[in-house]
Amino acid sequence: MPDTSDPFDLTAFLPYLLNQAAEATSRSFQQVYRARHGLTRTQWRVMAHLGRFGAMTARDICRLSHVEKTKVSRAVAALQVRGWLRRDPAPHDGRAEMLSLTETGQAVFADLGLAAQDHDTQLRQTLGATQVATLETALRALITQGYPHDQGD
Amino acid sequence: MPDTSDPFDLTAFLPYLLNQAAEATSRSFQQVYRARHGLTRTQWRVMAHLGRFGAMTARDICRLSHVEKTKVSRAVAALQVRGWLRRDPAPHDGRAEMLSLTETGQAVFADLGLAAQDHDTQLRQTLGATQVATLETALRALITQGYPHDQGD
DNA sequence: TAAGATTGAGTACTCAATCTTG
DNA sequence: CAAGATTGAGTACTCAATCTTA
Repeated sequence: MPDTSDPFDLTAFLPYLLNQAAEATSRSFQQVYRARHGLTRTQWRVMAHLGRFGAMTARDICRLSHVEKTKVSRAVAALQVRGWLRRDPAPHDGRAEMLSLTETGQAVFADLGLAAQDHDTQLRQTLGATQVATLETALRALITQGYPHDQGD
Repeated sequence: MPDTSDPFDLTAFLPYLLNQAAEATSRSFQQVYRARHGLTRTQWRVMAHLGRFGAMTARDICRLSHVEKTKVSRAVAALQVRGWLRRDPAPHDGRAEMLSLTETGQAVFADLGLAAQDHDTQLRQTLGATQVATLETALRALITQGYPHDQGD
């Protein structure tokens, strides 16, 4: 009869493995947006959402990205100061503002997008198409499972 | 001919998906080690390594966990103050110290280990055995690929 | 009162510099 | 000088409280 009180093995813990893989794959690209453009991860994510989906409010970014609202607020403020992001009054709601990338911001996003695309292509080649497909399915299942509510954090 | 200058889609970026999945699966367990035992993530990881593998030096923990050395140093100091970790001189090397969990620390680790095991079991049930197996293979491949050097960070 | 958003205080992280021993 | 480990300063994050508008 097996010993059911074996010590817990962190290295087989799914959240730990996921975190290690996330860190490992993020590291090299982080250098790009940090060293080349002086962006934090949250700032890069805000730009990526606005660059991909167009103008939206801070709240929309929070819902889409699961990034906490104070992080988004400070990232937006920093990006505006640098002239990479513009705020316009939101129609029908005086509380919110429509956020969008300026032309300069769009150029930065385009540059980072190319680098990210290269990095992603490399990762997918490492795994192969079949493994990538199953990996994506599993990740999206975990993400959906993990965020049953409106607002993360 | 397809437009090759489509805006980059963050939501299909592998590092982003991995990070979202890691966050989603970590969130509920984080409540356990934070709310129930007042631990940070690094402190929990240090305890998990010592609890699973026994006494080792701070450097060993760094290599195994890919956690940066100053984070380990401060986590070790905090755990020692709480009486959950003991330092003993390392044989053959006056610079290093052998770290290990005290009896109290082992009890905390046992409690957290059970909770972590439960959480992991739930996640694996959500995905199913087949998907878990392919997921683990892919994650380990990415982790190995991403840490070709001795020391992360 | 609730929702969108921001601010302030405390915590944790990051990077370079430092200390001690090999 | 290398390596194990710690410290200090600056940055980013976290949580509660606040401000404004719906």
